[in-house]
Amino acid sequence: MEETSHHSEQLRLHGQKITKQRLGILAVLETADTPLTAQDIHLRLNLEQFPISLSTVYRNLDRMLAEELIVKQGFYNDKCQYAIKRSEHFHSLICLACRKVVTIEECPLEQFSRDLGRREGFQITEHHMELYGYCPECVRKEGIASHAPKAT
Amino acid sequence: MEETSHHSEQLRLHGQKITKQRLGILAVLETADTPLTAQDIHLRLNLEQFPISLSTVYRNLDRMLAEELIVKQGFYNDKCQYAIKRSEHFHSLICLACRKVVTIEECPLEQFSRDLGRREGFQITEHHMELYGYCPECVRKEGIASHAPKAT
DNA sequence: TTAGGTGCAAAAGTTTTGCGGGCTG
DNA sequence: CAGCCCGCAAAACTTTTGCACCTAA
Repeated sequence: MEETSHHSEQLRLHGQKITKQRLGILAVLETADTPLTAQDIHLRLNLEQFPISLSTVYRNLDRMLAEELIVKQGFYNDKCQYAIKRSEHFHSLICLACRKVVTIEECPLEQFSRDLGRREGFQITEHHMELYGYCPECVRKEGIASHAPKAT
Repeated sequence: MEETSHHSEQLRLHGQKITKQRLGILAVLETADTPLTAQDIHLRLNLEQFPISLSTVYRNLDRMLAEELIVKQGFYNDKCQYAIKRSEHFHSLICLACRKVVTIEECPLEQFSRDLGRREGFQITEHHMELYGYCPECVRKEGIASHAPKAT
């Protein structure tokens, strides 16, 4: 795989040893078109004839999170999901039917945060934002009717 | 407590029996100035000489969530938190030091969602958004230095 | 060679479920 | 008094940890 050398480089830069397991985790996350839970990763690697223990997955996710090679992105059934960190700042548009994720580079919250922070006296340092809906394919396939947006 | 009659009314409207336990959960959430985990609620009720079992807390949170008396709002150590549903649509500004929450009624995402949905062909139905930072008190007390915002 | 990584098994922590008894309406 | 609800205990899961062995550098 061509990505592997890039991942090796990243691991080296962050002072982590290059192991089959770490490359495997990164490769799975790289390939996935949705964020994955620890279990998802474990399952996929084992299906690919790539035995790895679940504790190794957890340990490495923690480590990679600390080194900011990956990010926590969204939740599925109250379990957190992980994804490759692709850019400094992005948001996600997530299909509620097939869980596909589209990355949004623009962010309408920069200006909003500054104004709000000034007004409330808060020092705002970060934000989370995800948009949910149905992707074109799922709208077509599942005949999802148009309905008014709600938010949480 | 004055809120109790309001809560009783809500429970009745949603076809739930009025029990001490349910009123207790709603009262705790009403009083709290941060969203709470199931454990938080259990602990607070028991401290108030109000014995309740943890499974009852979980069962009723699920039920109240389904009936939309409460909402899931944010995560703390990867555990989900619950809060009284106060309005159709709001967002939160959360202090990273003391976990205090300020509710934001305005939303910069309405227009953004419409435009984005049109561009991506998505039917966007909802969104999540939370802002994080340090409240005036914590900035003062803990002398938190100014630093560049980051986002996730 | 050796520090750090891995697998296994056990522990810790969270959430769900079955059941007998109790309370609300 | 009937049906729903509660507490308790056990089960099902998710995540963390200790330890002996292994491997990348």
